[in-house]
Amino acid sequence: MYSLAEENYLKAIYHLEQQTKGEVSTNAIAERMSTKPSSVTDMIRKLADKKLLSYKRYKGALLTSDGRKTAANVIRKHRLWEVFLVEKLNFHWDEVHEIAEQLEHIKSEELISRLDKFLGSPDFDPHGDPIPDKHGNVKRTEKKLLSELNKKQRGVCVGVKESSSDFLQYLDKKKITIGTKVTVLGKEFFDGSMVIQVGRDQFFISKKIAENLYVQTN
Amino acid sequence: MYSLAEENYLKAIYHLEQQTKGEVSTNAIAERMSTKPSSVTDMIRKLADKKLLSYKRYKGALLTSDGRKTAANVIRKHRLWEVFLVEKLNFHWDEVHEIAEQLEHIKSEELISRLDKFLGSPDFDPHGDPIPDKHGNVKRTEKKLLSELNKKQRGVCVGVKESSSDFLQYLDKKKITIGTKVTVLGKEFFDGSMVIQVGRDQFFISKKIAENLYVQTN
DNA sequence: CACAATATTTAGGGTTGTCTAAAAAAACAT
DNA sequence: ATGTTTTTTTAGACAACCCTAAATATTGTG
Repeated sequence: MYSLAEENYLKAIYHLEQQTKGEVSTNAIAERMSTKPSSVTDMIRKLADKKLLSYKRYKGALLTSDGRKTAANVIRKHRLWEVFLVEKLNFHWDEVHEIAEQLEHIKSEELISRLDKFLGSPDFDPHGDPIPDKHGNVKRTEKKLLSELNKKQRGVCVGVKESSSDFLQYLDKKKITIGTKVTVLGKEFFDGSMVIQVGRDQFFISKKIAENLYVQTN
Repeated sequence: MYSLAEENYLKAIYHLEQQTKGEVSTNAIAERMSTKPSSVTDMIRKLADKKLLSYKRYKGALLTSDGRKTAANVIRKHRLWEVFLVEKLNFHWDEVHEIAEQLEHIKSEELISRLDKFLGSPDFDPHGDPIPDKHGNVKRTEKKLLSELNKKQRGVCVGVKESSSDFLQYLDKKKITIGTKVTVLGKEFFDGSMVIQVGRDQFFISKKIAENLYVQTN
């Protein structure tokens, strides 16, 4: 059982590893966590003692498979709670992060297993990011912007890029939500506008809309 | 915003005040919290500084109305989460306490307001205890054991006293859950057994059953 | 390669919340 | 009412986690 601080460090390092592909620097961690490098040194040393990451002085940190699994589990919890907040409690996609930051630290395997089932075992959170499975494995299929699709391609809406109130209300009106299937019927190269099919409806969308909607294309 | 430890102390003192009707002793708090009296002295001093309780050396603690309200709010959150765990995630009534102890500290007014609505603004938790409203007021109508009711009396099931797996399964089978209306059709004084009506069904229950089911009789 | 700039670690300290052991106050009993 | 028992507080210390300032290692540049 790891402390709140430990879990947050693991999560931060996990995310940083995906960007930097290699050791994560003390400074990078400090910046991401809004803390000081000296605090980071203390903590990564502690996490190294616990075999959650490997660390050599001045060389940065690299998660062990234990550490990676633990981090992925915290992220799994975070994203499942985000789905809960949006789908069940009708929060907007951009209001849930802070609350999920707290909920992700609740300790109970059983709780998460039941929550997952209750939510229908979703694969993506409301921002379109994949939810790791209980073993810490992530479906690493890239999410794309709807604007990257071409005529006749099909995608499942997995999240939004921007999440202004206006945009979310627009999506509501058009009945586009997570899991909605979208087909591109036409694409105008001049202005990037599209005609898409959503359920039985067909309608026109501007480039701006298409550039702010993430889809998954298997 | 209060710390986890502070909230737990307030909660414990709130509960103890209801039993002792008056100042709560250092030792009583220590025992309830499985901690040492010296730690309690430290903390109640701190809470007194924050005007959450009044404290005079060697005289014990008494919550201020601020402190009482804060405590009631933590208890509100605890009980709402318990309802969620039982009603939505299908936990048994006796499995939820520990998880709710964690969830009760999540900070977000909006979350609780939405959770409350999602659950249908319940008045009681799965153990039959009343859920304080958002102002910290508690419906102080006593819950009774079903066995205390007499012929023709009616009650709403609000919780269980014992919560063994066998008993919960029995209740399941008889379709008795929180909110179920129960009418006493007959009561045998010799052995305390009863005939009750639940929905359209009428059936016999033993004294043992009747003594483990809490009801609310407005 | 040497020196400046940058990154990282070390040293020493602060806060929160806990503990043990000892001192002080209150309650109890004869 | 006086001595004993119990309760409560004080004193001093510790662990987790964070900080600042100073020292040290690494990197980049001419």
